[in-house]
Amino acid sequence: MQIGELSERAGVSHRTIHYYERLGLVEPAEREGAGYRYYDETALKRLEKIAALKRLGLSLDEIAAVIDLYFEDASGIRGKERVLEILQAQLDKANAQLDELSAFKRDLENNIARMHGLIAQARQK
Amino acid sequence: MQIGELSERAGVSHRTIHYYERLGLVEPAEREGAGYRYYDETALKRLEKIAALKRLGLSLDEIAAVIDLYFEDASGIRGKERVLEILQAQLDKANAQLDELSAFKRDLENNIARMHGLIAQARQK
DNA sequence: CCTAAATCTACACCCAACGTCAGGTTTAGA
DNA sequence: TCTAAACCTGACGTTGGGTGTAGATTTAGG
Repeated sequence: MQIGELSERAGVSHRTIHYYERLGLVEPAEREGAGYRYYDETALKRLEKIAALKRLGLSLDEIAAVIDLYFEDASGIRGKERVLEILQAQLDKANAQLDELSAFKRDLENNIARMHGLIAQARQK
Repeated sequence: MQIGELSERAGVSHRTIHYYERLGLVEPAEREGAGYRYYDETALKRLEKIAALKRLGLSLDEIAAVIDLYFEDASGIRGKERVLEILQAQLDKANAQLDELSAFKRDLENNIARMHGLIAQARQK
């Protein structure tokens, strides 16, 4: 698949893919002859993973540091202790985020209930 | 309290406070005479709320749209339906984020377990 | 009363994460 | 074979969220 199809399927522009390539986030499976990039399905999966990690608030640099975990053969990963540290740090962050998000959600629900009350009251008069 | 103390207590630079002021996020309680800004405790609370909302991934513009909910008297809020819409949208977003975050956490925990296994195995040999 | 520390405004600059534009090359298909 | 559509690179522009700096003013404390 060429960059056009990949970008469409992944929902990002081809310039974004170029940019990600410079950061080491995705690579074409092949660049024969004159330089057209050809991708396989794993490229799509990488882009989807990148999007997911971005939604969690990771920067592209942070993503670059961990994305291979999701695609390398685990037995081949060098520096397993280091990898473990990174994962643990991310887990801690995720837990903190979960707590904060739950509290925020409760807050929102309270505010929504309050608003409903105020609106009903306003309508009645 | 002057901007120096506020910035120290809130953990942001005074330049950031100026910047937030331009965006309508915080205001000094008073600017007498020659223009020094004087703040009260609610300014600090606003800055803390802003930081919390940022951690949830809201942009400063989005924060500007909702922060008054936390400090205005609810009965005085204009456009309650609009406010309700915003809150509901944020709640939906929060729920989606919670789902994604939980899945990410499960992923992480699996990877961590796998890493522990691989490390134990490597040590044994 | 005087001076050092704090603050003021305004403009410039920074980084991340892209988008736009220009000019040139390549490829697929009629 | 030839042309339109897709692709390439490189340079520059943009937006969000700030930071740095300069030069002037103000204020608090000895």
